[in-house]
Amino acid sequence: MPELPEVETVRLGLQPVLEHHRITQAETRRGDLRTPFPKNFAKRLTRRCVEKLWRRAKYLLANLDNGETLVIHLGMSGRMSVYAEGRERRLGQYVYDSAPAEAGRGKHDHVVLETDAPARIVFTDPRRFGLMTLIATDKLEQHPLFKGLGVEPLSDEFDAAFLERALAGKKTPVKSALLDQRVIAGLGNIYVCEALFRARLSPKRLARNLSSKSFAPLVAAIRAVLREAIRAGGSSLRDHQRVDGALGEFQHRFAVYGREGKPCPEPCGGTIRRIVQSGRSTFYCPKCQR
DNA sequence: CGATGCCCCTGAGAGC
DNA sequence: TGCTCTCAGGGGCATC
Repeated sequence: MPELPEVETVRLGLQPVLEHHRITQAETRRGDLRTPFPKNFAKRLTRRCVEKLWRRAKYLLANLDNGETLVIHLGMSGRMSVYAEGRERRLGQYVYDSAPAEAGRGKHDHVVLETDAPARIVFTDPRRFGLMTLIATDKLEQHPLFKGLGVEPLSDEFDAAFLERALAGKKTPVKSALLDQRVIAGLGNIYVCEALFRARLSPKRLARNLSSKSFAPLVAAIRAVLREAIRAGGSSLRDHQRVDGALGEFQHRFAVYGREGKPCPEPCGGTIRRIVQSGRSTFYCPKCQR
C-alpha cells in the first residue's frame, strides 16, 4: 500500500508524539514481521529518546539517542495508530483520543510503543510484509537496505538531466524503470501510473526511447502528483489511514489507477486499460498516452 | 544486465 | 450466511 505520500503522511502524524520524545515502553507481540526483530529489540528501544523522525524512500527512520536508528517499513498493509493518553486533545493537525485498554491488543497489532508525549503508538500489519529493525546510525548508508537506493523524487537532485542520465540505454519499459527503487526511491504502482498519465507517456515505451524533451514534463508530473498526494493525506484503498484513523483523500483524484474500462478523464474519448508489467497492474489511456 | 515468475501473508470482493 | 478464485499499495530471490 504505502508509497512515498502515504509514508510521509504517517511520518507527519507520528512526529508530534515521537520526535523529541522518549520511548517509555516498547513491546513486540510476535517474533517477526517480514524478518525477525533484532536481538533485544524492545529493550534497546526502551528509555531512548527520538532525536529525529525522517523518511528515505518508503522507510521511516527514527534516530535514537544511543547511536542506533529505528527503521520501519510498512510493507503492503502496515499502519500506525496513535492514541494520546488522557483527555482528547489536539497535537499538530491531528486529534488523538485517549487509548482504549484494547488499543494494541488486536490480532494484527505487532508492536506497541509508549512515549512520554504521552502517547501510545501501535503498529498493525495483517500481511506482515512490513519490517522493523535497528541499524547503527553512522552505518545506515552502507546498509543493504539503503545502499542501492536512488534519488529522492522531491529533492533538488531529481531533475530532467538526472532522469535522462538515469534512464539512458535502459531497455526496460519506462513504467518498470520508474518503479525501480535504485533509480527513484519512493515511487510505487499508483503514482507511477498517475505520473505517466499526466506526462502523456505510454507505460510501454522503452526508457531508452524517450525523447530528450519528455524528461522535464515527466519530472514535473512525478513531483506534482507526489506533492498533491501528500497534501491529500495519501491514498486509502484498503489499509492506509492517517495515524488518527482518518482516511487519505487522493484515491478520489485518480485519473487512471483502478479505473479500467472507465472513460479517460481527458476529452480524448479513450477508455482506461489495464495491462500487466513486471507482474503488476498498469493502468493507462492508450489514446492519449504515447 | 534484463525480464519473468514465485514467494512471503491475510483479507476483501466477485462469482457460483 | 457457504466455497473458491483473483487480486492487492512492496520487495527479495531464483531462473533463464
